[in-house]
Amino acid sequence: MPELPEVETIARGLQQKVSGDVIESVWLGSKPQTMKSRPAEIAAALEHARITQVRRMGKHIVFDLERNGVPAAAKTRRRIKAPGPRAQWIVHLGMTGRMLVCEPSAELAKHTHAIVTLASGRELRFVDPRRFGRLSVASQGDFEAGGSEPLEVEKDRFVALFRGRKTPIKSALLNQKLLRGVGNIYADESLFRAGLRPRRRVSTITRARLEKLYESVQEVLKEAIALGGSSISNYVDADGEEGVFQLQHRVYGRAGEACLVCKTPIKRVVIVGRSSHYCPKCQK
DNA sequence: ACTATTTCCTGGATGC
DNA sequence: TGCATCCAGGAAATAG
Repeated sequence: MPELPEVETIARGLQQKVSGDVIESVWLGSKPQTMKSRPAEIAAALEHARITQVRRMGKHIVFDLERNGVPAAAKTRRRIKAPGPRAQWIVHLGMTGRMLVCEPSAELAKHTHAIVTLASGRELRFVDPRRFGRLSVASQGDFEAGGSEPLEVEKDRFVALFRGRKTPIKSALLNQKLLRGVGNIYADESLFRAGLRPRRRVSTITRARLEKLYESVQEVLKEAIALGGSSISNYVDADGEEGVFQLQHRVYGRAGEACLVCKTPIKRVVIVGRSSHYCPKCQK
């Protein structure tokens, strides 16, 4: 399940492989729920555009596109909203989404929902069995609004985002409108390091402890990025390499196993429909 | 304005 | 062995 560190790893790999390349044609599959924008709009924005940069925002991969003097007039006449000269292709991988860069001759994976052919002769393919992933297009800047980037937000702002909320801290960490990029694994790991139980109401947490959480979130995310993310549920990066941060997990997926600090068995509870793991002794 | 719950989706694991 | 059932979870939609 790609969260911030996995998406960062994938985006860096794609930046290496396809930035500067030009999109020649686009094929989109017939599963409408995988498209957040209208398919015709996605195709119009991508075709003949140059990929100037690939980067991550929250859990999204952003392809910055530039159109080099190719008039979109014909498309405009058909009332397909003309993509601006500086559009963005936004990819959300959901649970099982993959972005593959491959030769056109490469075997077509089951559940391939989009194929983008590149001027370099390669293809960029979006594959997603569970179909929680989404493709969309936006104008430059539109996507910047939203939650704060956990690795860029300042401490005071982080504290202000959470203060006073009645919801469990785990729920707040997963709320992408507050902080974007933290998912189930890194929420659990951050809470363990901050000594906070996932069910703890945000409003009962002291400012000092929220500051500790801020440090924990950054620490966990930075360590995970350095290790290429966590490879569970078949996650691999743009080169098919597995990350190794799962070996550093202290609570996630360790229900019933001994806490690495105090040996107390790790508990598992369900919050917001997600499994949450914590040490009942180390976390309050 | 918030918060909680439901829904979408398939493959791998588990159960009988 | 084979089939049915459960479970994983991000975020949009819905309900309170």
